[in-house]
Amino acid sequence: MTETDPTQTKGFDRARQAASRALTEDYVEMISDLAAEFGEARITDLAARLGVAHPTATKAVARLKREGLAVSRPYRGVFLTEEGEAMAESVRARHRVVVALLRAVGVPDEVAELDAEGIEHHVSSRTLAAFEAYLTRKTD
Amino acid sequence: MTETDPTQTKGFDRARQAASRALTEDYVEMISDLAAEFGEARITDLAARLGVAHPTATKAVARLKREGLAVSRPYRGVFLTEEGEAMAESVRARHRVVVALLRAVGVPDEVAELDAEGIEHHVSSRTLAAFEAYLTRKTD
DNA sequence: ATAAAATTGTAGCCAAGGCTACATTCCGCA
DNA sequence: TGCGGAATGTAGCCTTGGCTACAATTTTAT
Repeated sequence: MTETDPTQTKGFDRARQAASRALTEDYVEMISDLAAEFGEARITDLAARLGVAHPTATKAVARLKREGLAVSRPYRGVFLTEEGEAMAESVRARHRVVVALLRAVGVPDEVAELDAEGIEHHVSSRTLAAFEAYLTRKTD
Repeated sequence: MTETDPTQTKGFDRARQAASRALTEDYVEMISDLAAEFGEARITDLAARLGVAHPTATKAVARLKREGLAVSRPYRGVFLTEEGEAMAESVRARHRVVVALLRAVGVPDEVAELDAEGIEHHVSSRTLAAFEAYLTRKTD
């Protein structure tokens, strides 16, 4: 029998949706990083950094363009829109907080950096706020 | 240009692999929970709890059987193998630690429970150990 | 200036996870 | 006992993210 308990399923649904958003966030963040480093994000560099073949990166960028997060012209670099830049900024900020929190509770630096990459996409705004508050307290 | 920096890509690869493992872990954990509650895990219950249609659960269970984590006979419940039970136990233990840590740093209970569902799959053994150590210190 | 190399685009395939629709089996109850 | 509803299985489709192979463009270097 077992009634469909919405409270129970909620968490799993969230986790699945987050998996999709994670890809977008990774690309947006990486495009922003590359733009900062080289002035523009090239498909090849994106693919290399994300560890995928270049057509995979091309497809992903097409999606970002569709969603209004990036723009690009054939055979040229990729650039973020204002909206994309904003997302990149918040993603980067969240990443920093997650890494800082992991370190604060005793996770070794290299491990913190690696695990944060996966964890950050599942940190809700409320949890993020709690992390920031904790770090502030600790710093005082 | 940009050389393929393995250190950079590592984190992303890990994140992607984790996404795949997460599904397995969710199913294994849920089968274990249902077994504890009802003595066996029914496909319908699994599907309902995980928020998917029943054929999706059927497919997933087929995969678990292929991987030696579960066994079942047609039109009967699903049961974990020893290996599956062991995975369920470690997954559950990790879940508890993650929730406890989130609470310990000030994340509200309901939020901690929800976010843990997504976060736990990205917590490496070293980070888990750090969490446990932190919780132990806090408790003293 | 132009050929070679690098980069990007495109086509088409695969696997995974999800779904609906329909077939089959099981089980409780009249 | 046997029938109807619930549970499970199966078929087939969709989407997504990944890949290889090959075509087109741009860059670089002679």
